[in-house]
Amino acid sequence: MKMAAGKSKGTKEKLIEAGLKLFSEKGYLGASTKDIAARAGVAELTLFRHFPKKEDLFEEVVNTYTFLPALKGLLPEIKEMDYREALPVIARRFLRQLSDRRDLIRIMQSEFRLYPEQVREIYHNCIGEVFSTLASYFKGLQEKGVLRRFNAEYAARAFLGMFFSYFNSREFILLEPLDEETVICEYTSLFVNGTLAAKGLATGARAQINSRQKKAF
Amino acid sequence: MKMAAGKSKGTKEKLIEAGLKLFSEKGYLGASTKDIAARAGVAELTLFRHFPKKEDLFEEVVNTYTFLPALKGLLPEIKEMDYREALPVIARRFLRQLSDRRDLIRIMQSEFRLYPEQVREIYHNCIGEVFSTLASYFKGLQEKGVLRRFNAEYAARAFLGMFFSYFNSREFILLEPLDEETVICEYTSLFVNGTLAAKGLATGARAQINSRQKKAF
DNA sequence: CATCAATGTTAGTGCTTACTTACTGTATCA
DNA sequence: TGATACAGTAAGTAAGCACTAACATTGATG
Repeated sequence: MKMAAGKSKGTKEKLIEAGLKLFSEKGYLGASTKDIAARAGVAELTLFRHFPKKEDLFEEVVNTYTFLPALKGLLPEIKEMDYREALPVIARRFLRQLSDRRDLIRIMQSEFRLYPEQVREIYHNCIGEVFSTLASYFKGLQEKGVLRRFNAEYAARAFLGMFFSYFNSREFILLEPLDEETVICEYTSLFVNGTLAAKGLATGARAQINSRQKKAF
Repeated sequence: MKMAAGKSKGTKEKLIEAGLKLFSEKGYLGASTKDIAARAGVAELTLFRHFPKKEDLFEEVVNTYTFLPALKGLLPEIKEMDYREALPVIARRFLRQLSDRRDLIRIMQSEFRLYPEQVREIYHNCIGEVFSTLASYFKGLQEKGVLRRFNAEYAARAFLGMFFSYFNSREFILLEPLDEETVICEYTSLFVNGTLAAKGLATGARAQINSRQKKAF
């Protein structure tokens, strides 16, 4: 077994990384194979040896970086928390994941229609999983009476949508960016007030709910 | 004055419209001048007679369609309404405007970074105006005590952000689209609950909760 | 040392692109 | 009628693109 394979793997990865960067900066058509190879520090021909067609490289880029690890891993952690504390944590994690995958997201946003059905489906499933994870968190709290009744699936989309739009305006539309922590604070505050069960009488009841929540989990 | 100008104006407009369509379908690089001219039903040379460079046509496309008439005209109308009724009206109008400008928005979303500073600025101002219009509506209601205290500017962004994300997922990400009216109903309902001042006894309690909450973050 | 896989170099193919040149056709209007 | 303003046709340029062919170089492996 050749350890040259190690070297090979290195250049392949370098090509994929360079592809990610250039595709996201210039778009699929705007990124030339020559530039990609140069960015990866290899000869253009080497690119074609690994990926016979430009499209093959592109597919590999998407497949390599597309996995949005979702919020699943976060769930057990936040179930221990107070709802008011949990939402900012979720928002922060969500925004960090978006930032980490910024390049890929830009690619997907701008050229989604050009992609094969299969690629789109992968993406849809990722997004759907994020939504339903958060929705199930809401449902759990509704059953405990912490949250009032609302459509949890839609609420999850609304919540993540607010933050996605913030991310979008910051990264892609290039609006003067608002401070992230302030955004998280303000947005979640609105959302908390919009979803919390108003047990009529007040602070006492709410405090009860909160403490019950903490003890129960 | 020649009335031939009438004919000329016709072809120029046809070119701009064809440009809008093809740029948004295939992107700036993907849309060839040949195809655009063909779509407009004129010779390629005619395109270059009106727009010496492809870029000039593109700029004209953006300038022609970029005017987001915003929500301003809606303000007097909704000021007569109950807050709970007004929000869905705003949301509906906002979504309709996004849909009407779908093609332009797709262009801006996908190729924003490639544009000259001037073009971006126009866009920023449009968006900013939409935000601040809605924010000032919120502020008015806060002063009347209808709404509780929150940062109106951020709330406007959160509100429109929810709907923009819905629009985005429907038009660009091509997720199985949720029913628009249901989305409007669910999202605004969350928002109403999140922003309305609690009546009577509960008011004090909520204020307390809110201040506690702000310290916690 | 000989092998062999991976990469480099150089030159080139054929296609498409934005954009041009030169000339023709036609309706309008003074 | 003749000048003007616009559009069409046809042919072509120079550059860039994805992609290929032929051959040399490297370096680890056996």
